[in-house]
Amino acid sequence: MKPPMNLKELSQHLGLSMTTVSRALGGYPEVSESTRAKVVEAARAFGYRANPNARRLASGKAEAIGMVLPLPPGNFGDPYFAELLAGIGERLQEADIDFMVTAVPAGAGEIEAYQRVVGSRRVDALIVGRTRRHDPRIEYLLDHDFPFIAHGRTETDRPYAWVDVDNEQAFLLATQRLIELGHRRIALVNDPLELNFAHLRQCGYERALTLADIAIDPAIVVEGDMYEESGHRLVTELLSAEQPPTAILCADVLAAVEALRVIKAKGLEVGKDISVIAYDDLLRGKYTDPPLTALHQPIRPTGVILAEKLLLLMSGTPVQDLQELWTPELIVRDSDGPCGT
Amino acid sequence: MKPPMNLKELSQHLGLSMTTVSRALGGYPEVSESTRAKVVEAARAFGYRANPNARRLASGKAEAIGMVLPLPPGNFGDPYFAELLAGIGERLQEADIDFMVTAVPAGAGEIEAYQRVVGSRRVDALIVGRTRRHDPRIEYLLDHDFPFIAHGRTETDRPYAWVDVDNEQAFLLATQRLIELGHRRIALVNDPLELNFAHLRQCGYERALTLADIAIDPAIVVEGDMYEESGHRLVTELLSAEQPPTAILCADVLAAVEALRVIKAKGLEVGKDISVIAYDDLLRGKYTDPPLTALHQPIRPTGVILAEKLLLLMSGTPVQDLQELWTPELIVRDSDGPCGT
DNA sequence: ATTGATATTCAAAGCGCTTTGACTATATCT
DNA sequence: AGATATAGTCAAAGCGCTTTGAATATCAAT
Repeated sequence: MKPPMNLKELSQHLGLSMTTVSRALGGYPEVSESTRAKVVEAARAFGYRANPNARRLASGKAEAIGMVLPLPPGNFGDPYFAELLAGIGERLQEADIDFMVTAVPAGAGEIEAYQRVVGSRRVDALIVGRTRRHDPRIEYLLDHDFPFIAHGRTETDRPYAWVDVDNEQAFLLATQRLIELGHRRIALVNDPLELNFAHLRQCGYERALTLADIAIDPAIVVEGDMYEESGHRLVTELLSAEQPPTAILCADVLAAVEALRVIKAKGLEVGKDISVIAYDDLLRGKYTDPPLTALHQPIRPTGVILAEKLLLLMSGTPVQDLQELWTPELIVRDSDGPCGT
Repeated sequence: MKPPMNLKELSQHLGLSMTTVSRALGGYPEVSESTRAKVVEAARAFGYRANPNARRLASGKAEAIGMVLPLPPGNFGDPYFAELLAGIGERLQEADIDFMVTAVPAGAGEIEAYQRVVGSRRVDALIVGRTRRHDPRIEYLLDHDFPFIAHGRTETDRPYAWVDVDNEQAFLLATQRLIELGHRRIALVNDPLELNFAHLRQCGYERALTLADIAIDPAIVVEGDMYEESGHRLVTELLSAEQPPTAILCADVLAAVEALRVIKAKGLEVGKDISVIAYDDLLRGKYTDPPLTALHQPIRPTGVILAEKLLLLMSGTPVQDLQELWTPELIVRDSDGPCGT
């Protein structure tokens, strides 16, 4: 493989200095339009592309952003990160910014990975996914003044860029819907509470109950781990209690699917005997039996927005202008209905 | 943010030349052990890390490998790439090699993305996932002598590095199992045949039938698109034919799940009236109702191996020594049984 | 014509590292 | 002892680009 043409050769071909050629290609204003046209045309003809590493060294920019993917043990299954990557990648591609992915086992090593990425100056900014209520990753980045945007909020006083879904509002609405349908014993199968969205969903749930003067029964508010097994177990327990709930709110589809199965296995009818509403990032609920009534917010477009805002951040937009709250949509299908009891 | 310490400063602190310090850190043999110890210790103490872009420019290596992710329209859903990324990232991390991900809409733009990545010298090598029978991406890389490893094989005469599962053998065995259970009308719900693994699965299926002297009926060999909808439609059609199959082999779990649903909706019993066996990369079959008998090969470890072999490739191992065929495991659960007819 | 501003272009100085080729000790051999 | 090898170290030359500061050309205003 012969080395590709470099700037020097290109400028010699053109009879111009490297400075001028570099500037012409970079879109600087101090180059005459006629010169620029010639340069651009020649670059195209020769297939010239600036060596990214030379450019990075000279300009001091990495021209790349990164994301640290925590790897849960067992099967990845959860397509959240895949979807987010897809959206982010799509947008970055257009901006010709590289996207560096670092995979680390979830837990202890995670912060270490952030230190390495930040310390080695391999990327200009980071995207932090699935924020936790108290999030050491975000604290670390804030402490070190490293540019980033978060998908989801976290509890901190310091301002930072984020894009989030209004989980509290979503679960408030879903709970109120169930209350209007006559339900009084509404269970919540939540995700790990350290995840900020899970916490907020619980807040919304509790607020709806309180507003309707329904006592919160801690016995029917349970916390799963986002795997099938825990969903199955928790729903089984809920339904075999002496006073089982008439409706179940699930923070993820995996738990919801298990709920459907457990309910059906008991010979009960979903949407009639027991209602189920789930939070569903990926529209998977469409294919369950019965189709799930669900709160929905597509992730891929969120990835695009995250990347978009991160690019703005890198070009100087203050973080205060890079905070966006979305409201998820409630998609009514067949898994909920009036309370029978 | 103050710029991190550089090589010059570090060597001045040590009273050594940059050459020596660089070599000591790089593990070169022409540095005395005592000097190396001092250098390593000082580097640790000052938290020195070589600027990767300077290193890359000087050495001419990108210290990174890449992967182009094709983005299917609609939901990503399919966690194949997520799992693969996880495995690859895990291994690269240890080798301190960056992992660059490029997301492109599937189809036309894909080759273009390869051209850009290859042409811009941003990575030293690539990983090509989900190979097609005739794969222009691989042809392109071979044509341009660009190092890569493929997950899955393709039809070409030229040698290249790959890691694959023996799909033909897998479906041969699964089909033979069904034949032994007495089935004679065995349907195959395959994935798009342009995907090499789908083609090979069909070969295995057909070989088993031929060996057992069972005629191949093209009417019950169908090709889906890896989405729920097509699986649902195809299985419905198969089962409403005048002479429906007594067993169905599914090339993916999505189709298998739909098969289960359609069979149950018809009032038939899975594993009794109709048997189902699926290929299941992610063990999702464990949670279906009934649990699926499936061919299984975990993807994440495959990612680790791919990365491992790619590292070997980059350090000079010839591609002929970087080809590995695995045999998937048949996990017997409850979705298959003796033929009732 | 002379001056001052403006528009273009360029040479040269890095960016922080790796690597080549030369140099100086020290050890080994005749 | 003198010749020869062997370690260990260093200065300096890039890698291919961006960017600073200076130079030149052009043009309107005196």
